Amino acid sequence: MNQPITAADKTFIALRDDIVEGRIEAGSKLSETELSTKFAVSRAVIREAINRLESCHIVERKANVGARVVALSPQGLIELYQVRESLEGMAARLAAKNMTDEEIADLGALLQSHFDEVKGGESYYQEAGDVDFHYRIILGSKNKHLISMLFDGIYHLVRMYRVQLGMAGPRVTTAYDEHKHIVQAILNRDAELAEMLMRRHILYSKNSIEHKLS
Amino acid sequence: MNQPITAADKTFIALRDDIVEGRIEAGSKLSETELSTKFAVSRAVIREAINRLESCHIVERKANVGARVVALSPQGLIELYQVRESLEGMAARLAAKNMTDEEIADLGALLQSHFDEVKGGESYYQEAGDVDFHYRIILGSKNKHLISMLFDGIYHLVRMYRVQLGMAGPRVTTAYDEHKHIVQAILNRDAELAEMLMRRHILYSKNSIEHKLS
DNA sequence: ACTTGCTATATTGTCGACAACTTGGTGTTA
DNA sequence: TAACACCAAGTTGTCGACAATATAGCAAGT
Repeated sequence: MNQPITAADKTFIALRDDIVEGRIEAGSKLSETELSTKFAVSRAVIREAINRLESCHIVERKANVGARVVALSPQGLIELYQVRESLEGMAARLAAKNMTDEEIADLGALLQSHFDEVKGGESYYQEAGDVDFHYRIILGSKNKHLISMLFDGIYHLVRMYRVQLGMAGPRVTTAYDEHKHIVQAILNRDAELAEMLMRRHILYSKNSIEHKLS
Repeated sequence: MNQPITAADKTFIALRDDIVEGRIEAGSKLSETELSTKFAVSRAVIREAINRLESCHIVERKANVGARVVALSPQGLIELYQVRESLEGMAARLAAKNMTDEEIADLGALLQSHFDEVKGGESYYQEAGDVDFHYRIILGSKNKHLISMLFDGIYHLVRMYRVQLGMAGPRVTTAYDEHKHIVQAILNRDAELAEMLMRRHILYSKNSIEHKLS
């Protein structure tokens, strides 16, 4: 869904953003009638939006009872990162095999632009930049399931945790070097190493976050 | 969803089975009106069922056009097994950490019952048994996302490929030994090894299937 | 006071009808 | 003949109303 077409598309995205950004608080109940007046659409549209949120694991539904926004917990965040480690590790492995030379060159250029920012004295490492880096590698895997699971499912949840637990994006200091090594491995078409480095990268990330939480 | 409650639940499962078993052929279009008469429910119910099928990646939907059953391709099967390798590898790793001693003992007992069958002269290795083995390890990971992705999403697709490309279940000869080694690694709480063995197990599986296809 | 059963209310699930959109076909024009 | 605009039929998207189900509160009995 590149462009939202139907009312259900737009409502889904609006609702998802409201939840991820915390405007609708975690754990709260989603009333269909209430939302349908708020968004000025019929309940059918709201129901479809909620169904899609459920398949993203952003809400949980019980038959004849209703839908609740998922509750955030340290355990939940850990589980999320375990899945990321697994999936993005595989993505890096496949990217090393499947990315075109041009795509790899572009990735290198992106990294260079990050370096220019980091070099500029302050350790300014945009979350957007980090996300973009991971995006490209995941896309580079050329595996539909991998891409869909991460983009449609996991990433919004990760963002929800980031926003609501108030993390200031990923670690600044060492992440750049880790990215650099990953790109190098992909450039060398060393799938094995690329996977290992990506897994470590995400593991470090997880540890850093766990540390902040405690 | 342990028990189907609503009409949408039942229709979803019925439709999914029809597709997985090939009674509705891969690549064909799903007409909402047609299905609603066939299943004797309203279009709203059909739409919800189709939406759920879409989140399982069993059908693809385009706005204002409709839904089609996914097309099967060798490439698609490979991509599926790449994801399985990644996710189930992680599941085995986590299972080695998180399964209780009792659960591991049960798993060992299951394996023993398989051995008894194999020993009985013929190399009879039920698909159901294999699936059960993998199920337990995935459940043993205690990771909600892993469990949901595999059970609700990947496994039905794998089954769809198995049924429609006419594979007689998993390989018979070596799979038992591989299972045995995996259980041993879990028993030793060797997470690293458990993951590696599971990944290899699935990789072999993939190679075997690729071989049959060519 | 505590439990049990009922009722009232509110919410979700399902339905049929209408609106909006896609698509294939037809006729017109260069 | 090819290209284009338009129309018609059928499909999907959206809506409001009704049916089925859960939940909270109250009443009655022990």
